[in-house]
Amino acid sequence: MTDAQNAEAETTDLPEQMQVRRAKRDRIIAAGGEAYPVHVKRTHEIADVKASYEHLEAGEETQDVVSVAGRVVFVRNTGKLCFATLQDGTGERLQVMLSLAEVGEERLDAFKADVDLGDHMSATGRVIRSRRGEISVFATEWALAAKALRPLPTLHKDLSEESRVRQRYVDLIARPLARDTVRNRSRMVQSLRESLHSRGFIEIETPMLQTQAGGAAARPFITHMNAFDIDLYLRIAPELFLKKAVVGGIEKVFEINRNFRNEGVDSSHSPEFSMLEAYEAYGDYDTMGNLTREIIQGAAEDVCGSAVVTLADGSEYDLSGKWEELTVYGSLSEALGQEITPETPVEALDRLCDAAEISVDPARVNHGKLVEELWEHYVGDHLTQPTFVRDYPVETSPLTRDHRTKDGIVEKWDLYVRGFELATAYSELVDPVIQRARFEQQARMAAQGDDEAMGLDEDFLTAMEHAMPPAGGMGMGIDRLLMALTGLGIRETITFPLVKPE
RNA sequence: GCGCCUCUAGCUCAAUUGGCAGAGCAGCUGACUCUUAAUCAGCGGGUUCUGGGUUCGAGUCCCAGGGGGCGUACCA
Repeated sequence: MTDAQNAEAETTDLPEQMQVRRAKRDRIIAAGGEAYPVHVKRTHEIADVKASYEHLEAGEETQDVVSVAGRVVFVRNTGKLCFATLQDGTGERLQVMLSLAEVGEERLDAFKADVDLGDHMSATGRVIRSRRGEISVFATEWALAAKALRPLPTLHKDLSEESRVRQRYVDLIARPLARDTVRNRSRMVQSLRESLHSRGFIEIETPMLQTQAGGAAARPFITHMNAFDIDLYLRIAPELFLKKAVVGGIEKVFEINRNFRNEGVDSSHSPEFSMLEAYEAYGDYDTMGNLTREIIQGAAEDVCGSAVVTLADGSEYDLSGKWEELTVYGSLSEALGQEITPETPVEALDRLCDAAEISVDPARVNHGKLVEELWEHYVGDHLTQPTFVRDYPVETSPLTRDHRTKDGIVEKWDLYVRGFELATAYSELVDPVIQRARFEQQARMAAQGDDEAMGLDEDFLTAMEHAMPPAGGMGMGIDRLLMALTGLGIRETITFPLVKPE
């Protein structure tokens, strides 16, 4: 078969509407026209035209000629006068009017024959406001900019959840909130970067492919490198490399980039997610707390115009001012009506877990794990206002410095916003001898079956042995910050989330 | 991973007890020089997710598999 015959055989299986559009494309090209020209006239953005001519009265006409371009989202054909609504990438829409008198019979007939909903087109003509009050370009000429071979979905109904993520480009065409989310995310990330740069932080990029996945407790994705014939891990956190940068004298450093964790997927977890990590030499977890609050409030101002944000369900959430602070042991003791301290034996904690019907993986039972489970059950699950939760047990925080005055706990806080963990920070552990001991403790936990225990990283320890200055470090989920600012689920905040192949 | 719900035209959804597979938008043909999801007349369009089974007869009931959603567990 020839290529043309192959193409013919393929197209006969297509839905009617796609066959019709392919035929139009072929006909346009066969007649010497262009279905996908390299260039069409565009002198003005749609939003500019609408803003500049807002003052026109209904029926008022100007002699100002503009060329606009966009996707055709509505067509109304009333015979010798046709109306098309063009939409550009911002979602702004502008009406184009094509009359027999202005464009001529040949071009008007061509418009009716060739242009479908979903096509891109350009129109040139005078700016007027129609008798019915719509700012319009009264076309003297028009050109197809790109022929759509598939129909647009019904724009007046919501797309199904599945189509939204599988074909996000259609979602972006059809749904204003989808467009806003992409723009809000960009604005938010820009705000974070500007806030950090203005405070003297510099942004670096550390390896995504690592010989050992470290810096967090999570199962990694594994891949293979052919050149060295070794397995590599997609990073679960940039922490260890950023600390090496601090050792090297990059005193205020941050990275905004992707992490990969081979774990569950739900409305607040994605296998790849974006993370901000920032480290400040001569800082501690208190300085990081102030920094974190300031950059979050700055992002809220820049994205939402206020530190009191309005969520997708219409409710308001207040991120302004100072935030609540509580300690893990203090708040848990209060909730239980019983003093819990780092000295509370595992057996007692175990009984409390049983009483609360909390089941803990037996491979991971230790004081710290049980305290955290109890804390989440009795305190964490009930937090709604922005809250810094401070001073965690040492077992679950192997990279964190011991508390300066309290035994058995470390200088770490987690920031809870709307009940989920948004950020975490440490006074960083910088003593290489203690760090080695912590890694060895993790190794013992791994040997007992804890598959999330951290591995011992000699390369990192070597760096620490060159002396890392005292430092504060912070990590924050970028997707989660957008969730906090908008009330959306994580798959709505990620433009192209991973979807199972069909 | 487990539990519940769901999958029908390009899109969004109907279909009574198991009895001819439908609507709106979109598409095609025609009419219409101020329409706003234009209107009017007419016409097309289906592997009912896939594979088995029960039945005279399956979109509907049963079994297996796949996609999606929600809840739950681990994790940020």
